[in-house]
Amino acid sequence: MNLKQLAAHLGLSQTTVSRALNGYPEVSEETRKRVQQAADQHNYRPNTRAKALATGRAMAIGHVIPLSSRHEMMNPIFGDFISGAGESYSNAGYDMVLSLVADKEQSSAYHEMVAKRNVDGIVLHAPEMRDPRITLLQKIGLPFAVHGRATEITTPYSWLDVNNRSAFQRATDFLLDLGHRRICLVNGQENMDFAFRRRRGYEAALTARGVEIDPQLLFADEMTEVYGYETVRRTQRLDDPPTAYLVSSIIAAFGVRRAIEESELVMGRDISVITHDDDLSYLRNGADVPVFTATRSSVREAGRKLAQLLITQIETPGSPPLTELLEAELTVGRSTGPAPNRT
Amino acid sequence: MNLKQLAAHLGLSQTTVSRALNGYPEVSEETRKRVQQAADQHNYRPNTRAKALATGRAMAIGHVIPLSSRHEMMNPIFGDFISGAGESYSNAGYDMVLSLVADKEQSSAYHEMVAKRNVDGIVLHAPEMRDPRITLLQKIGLPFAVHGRATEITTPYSWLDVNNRSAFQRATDFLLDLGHRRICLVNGQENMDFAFRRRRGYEAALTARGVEIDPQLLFADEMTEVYGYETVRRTQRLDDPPTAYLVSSIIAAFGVRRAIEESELVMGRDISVITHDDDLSYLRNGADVPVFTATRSSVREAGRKLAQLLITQIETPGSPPLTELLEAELTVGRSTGPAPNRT
DNA sequence: TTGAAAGCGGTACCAT
DNA sequence: ATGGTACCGCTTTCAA
Repeated sequence: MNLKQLAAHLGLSQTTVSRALNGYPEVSEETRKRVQQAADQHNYRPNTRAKALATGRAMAIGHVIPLSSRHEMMNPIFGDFISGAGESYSNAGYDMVLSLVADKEQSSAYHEMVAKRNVDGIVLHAPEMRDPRITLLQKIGLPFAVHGRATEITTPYSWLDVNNRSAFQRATDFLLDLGHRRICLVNGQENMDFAFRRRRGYEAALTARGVEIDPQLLFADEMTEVYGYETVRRTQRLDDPPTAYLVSSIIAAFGVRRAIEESELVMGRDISVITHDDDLSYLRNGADVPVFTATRSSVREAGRKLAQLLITQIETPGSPPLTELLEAELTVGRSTGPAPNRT
Repeated sequence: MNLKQLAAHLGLSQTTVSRALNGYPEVSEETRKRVQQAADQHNYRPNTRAKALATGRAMAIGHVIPLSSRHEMMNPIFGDFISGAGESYSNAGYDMVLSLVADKEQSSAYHEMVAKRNVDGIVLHAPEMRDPRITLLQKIGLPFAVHGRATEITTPYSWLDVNNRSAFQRATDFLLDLGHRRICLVNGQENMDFAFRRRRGYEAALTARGVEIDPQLLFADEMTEVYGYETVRRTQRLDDPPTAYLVSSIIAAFGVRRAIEESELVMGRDISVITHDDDLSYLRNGADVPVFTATRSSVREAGRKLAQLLITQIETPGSPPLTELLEAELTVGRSTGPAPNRT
């Protein structure tokens, strides 16, 4: 059932029916009621494509996910974030279109999105410190919002981020409180913005206590198990090996932990491992790793907020960019009771 | 730049330009070349919405994800599956639109999709044994493919599934080989099709060895940590408590494992835990739980295949439904070297 | 081989 | 308050 048929059925013009359905004031209440009823009855929904073509609004928002091994965006956090965003979208009547794109095709993917005009805005994930995608989108003029920030980009844009610096500062503080002085930072690649910020937090904590920063204990790489594993093997051979590891991703933390358990090198040494990830709290009680983490629900919340932020921006043209900084929750060690049932 | 402008620029009609770009045979090679060049130069991309409206094809496929606590679809596997599907889509020129929908709104969501005509087909996740969504889509006539199967629905439809029955049969066999006779099945809700099949595999293994099936050792519920935790507490109080747990989800397995470690009840008893999940292999070396699992790459592969299957079906109307059954990989225990670097 | 024109299903301006 | 109609950008039939 389309508008024309519905209008014919009612003996009205398309114009009137359209107006009635879209809440225009110049329609008599009686007519509106009649139209609404008929529409409900026939389960009428305007054809999205036609509407989009006529209005110039696609009523859809794109998420472009880099499909490379480097970012590992498709990790557990992703599901929760997306599901939060999805909530905002469906409330506001937007569709969410997902593009999984290989790294090299990133920029062409954006151009394509803009040229094909099938989204009204874009959410950008896992920004680098000077992310070319941001500059690109600014030039293109397509509304966008970033999950994270790009330190080296100074022109304003909308973003939402967790406070990675403070999170890692607190984590480091925690280890210092335990008496550790040789703390190894197993970080992600530091062109990723979050990784850079995390290192700054780590350094700030050490500096505040007058502990020297040892470059031999600083690592930055793609976060895999092997990376974590090898880093432990290597650092434990140092003359003055670390007694604690602060790991930037739970995946790498698994490698770290396994190396510690296996290694004859660390026999008898008391080593702490602490890790952070945007969300892996459901592992908190299963993996023997103290996890410093945002809870699942707060990741959802982040998705919800970021999406809302973008929608606001799309719908109020000319509005200034919006930003929001969330504090990460800190949870250390294993809980004692059963984990709360997440509903 | 749109078609009209491009045509004007070339001094040709829209018709000719359109034909040249879409590979119609009746265009002179010379013209085609000229057009193609101009198009490239101006970075022309046809407006998706206009094209969709004109052709009746949306060039998009919908994934409807139930947003309830019950299914927990948004789990780690999801990312890999989606990313595999995304690959197929982008190769075939389709967009992927994600709908996160509350349980109660499921059926209206489907109706809406069909009425709004913004997708050419749908992928259905986490089917129940007699899933009403399948019947609904069949009635509506929108092409779809199911990730999983619905045992009680006999009319043919397209699906792709892992062989849950054989997977659990093999897992149970493994435990029987270890000498266990009291094996507790910590299953998911058995209206979910996969859970039902898993139980059948478990039962088949026991029966084959003449081990009696004890209803006291059969559990089916939403897979949370608490559920796993409580199940252990409860079963360890039995006169003849289980010596092994076969757990249908790694999340529940965490609860199981923790209960075992904490409980004074099980002190000194040697208990095996084995778990299955569509994919959590990256935990394999981190969580002390032997994991029976499909690897991440095979989950991606499943996504890729299912998407391809749906595309084929959409593009060859009248074709019979396609199906595919994948065997799960079995990996038990912890690996000895560092985990292979996943690239 | 090329072009004119009629849709696709809506919206929105201009009349009445 | 209601209707006629041009238009959004593309495909496709029909004619030349």
